[in-house]
Amino acid sequence: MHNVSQEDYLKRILLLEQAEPGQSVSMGALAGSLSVAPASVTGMVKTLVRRNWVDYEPYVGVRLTDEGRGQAMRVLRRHRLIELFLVRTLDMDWSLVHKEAEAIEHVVSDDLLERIDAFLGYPTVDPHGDPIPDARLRITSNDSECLADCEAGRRLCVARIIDQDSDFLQYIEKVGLKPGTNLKVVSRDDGGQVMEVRLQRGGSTMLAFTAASRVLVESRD
Amino acid sequence: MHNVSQEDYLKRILLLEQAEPGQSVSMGALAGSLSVAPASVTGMVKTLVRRNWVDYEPYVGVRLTDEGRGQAMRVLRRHRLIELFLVRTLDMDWSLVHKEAEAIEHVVSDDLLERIDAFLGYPTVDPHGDPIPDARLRITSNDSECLADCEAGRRLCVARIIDQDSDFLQYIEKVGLKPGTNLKVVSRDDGGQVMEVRLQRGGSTMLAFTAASRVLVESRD
DNA sequence: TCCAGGTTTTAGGGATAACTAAAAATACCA
DNA sequence: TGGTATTTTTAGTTATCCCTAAAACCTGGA
Ligand SMILES: [Mn+2]
Ligand SMILES: [Mn+2]
Ligand SMILES: [Mn+2]
Ligand SMILES: [Mn+2]
Repeated sequence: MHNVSQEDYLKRILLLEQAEPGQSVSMGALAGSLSVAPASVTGMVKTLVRRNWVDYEPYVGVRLTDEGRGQAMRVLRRHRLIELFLVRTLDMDWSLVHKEAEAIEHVVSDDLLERIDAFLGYPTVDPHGDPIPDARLRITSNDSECLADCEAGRRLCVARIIDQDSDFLQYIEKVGLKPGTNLKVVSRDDGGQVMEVRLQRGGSTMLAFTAASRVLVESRD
Repeated sequence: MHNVSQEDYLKRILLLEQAEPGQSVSMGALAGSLSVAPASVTGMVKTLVRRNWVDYEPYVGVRLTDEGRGQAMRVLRRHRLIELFLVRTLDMDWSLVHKEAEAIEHVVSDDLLERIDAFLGYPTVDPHGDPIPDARLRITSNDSECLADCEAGRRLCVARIIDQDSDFLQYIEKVGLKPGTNLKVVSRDDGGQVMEVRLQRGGSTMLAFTAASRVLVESRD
């Protein structure tokens, strides 16, 4: 298979750019995020520059070009549609589909992808609440905020989990915080870095800020 | 992606062995079948020997070892289950799924594959009538024969199309000879190398022996 | 302003898998 | 049996993508 690494780099750069909007992505961040040596990143980035997919300033970092962003969005769309397809048709666990999609995303044809999109009814979010770019690569933005930043008393709905780690996703499921769940912030202990949330459907949990910071919510008031 | 070429070679060797049982597979046949230069085959075969997946006699050819046959059967199982899955769930055209499966077969996990198998109800044949090895890599053999060899008057059922070429499959569909079709051989012209077949559901066609030789049938008497 | 520590690049190398061209082996035919 | 034609192997190259080690660069603190 040829383009696999290049597509993974583009997608990763896109996600890192989205995490720190306006900043260029450092080689170190890219290397860490891809579990690859920094020297490997320097090499691959030169390839991406040749393809006009990134702008690169030595010792500073990379930024996607418009063309590169398009490529990256296309990979992201494939990834997320595949994740949702696997959950919907085969009832795969939402904590496992990321790894599966990471490989399949590079080999599905455009025709197959459009069929998956139609089959799923042109969905806008994947099983983790991550937005799915539509066929024109546009994302419908929602105004979600970080659960860790929410005051006590707020009534919220889980919109998205920003972490693909299988163990973390299983933990989130165990405490009942999958996207779509309604909850209320009972209290927060900024000193102890924990908050208590009560689920609408019953039960409550103590949640570390480190965990809550990876849960995005929408206001329900 | 690493193993992709190796898996394709193993699968190809298996299919060529099945086409000429008992013979070893020549390097030229492999090269032609994989659309690769003969020198490339020599190189890859050495890799497969190192992995103990084939026995190789220089200037003669290769044979799968038991371990290599297992690997090859595993790839074949993935390929055919994926083909059927794409046809069943997404209504993809049977003439296009081969190409799609050729890429996906290398990246699906064991877990995903077993889910597909269960979802499909543990099928024994793919959309082209090709047998699907079960989870223990066993194939249920059927006693089909070549349509081109059938005498006039025989009442038959199409079992399998032995050709993955998209155009040929579309031709077969156009003349109504997809697997499962009941037909009768009206006449055969061995001089002109054509035969006439009448479909049970109506219509009849003149079929060249070259085409009929790629259609396997079962007796319906 | 200088330096140490962290980051990034360069240099050199390995694995996989393809190619072409040329040499070697084998097969076939007269 | 000789000699040509076909097949296969070898030799040398290319391209991708990764690595380690060492050099170069940048930055923050003294
Ligand atoms: Mn990937
Ligand atoms: Mn996701
Ligand atoms: Mn394949
Ligand atoms: Mn098939």
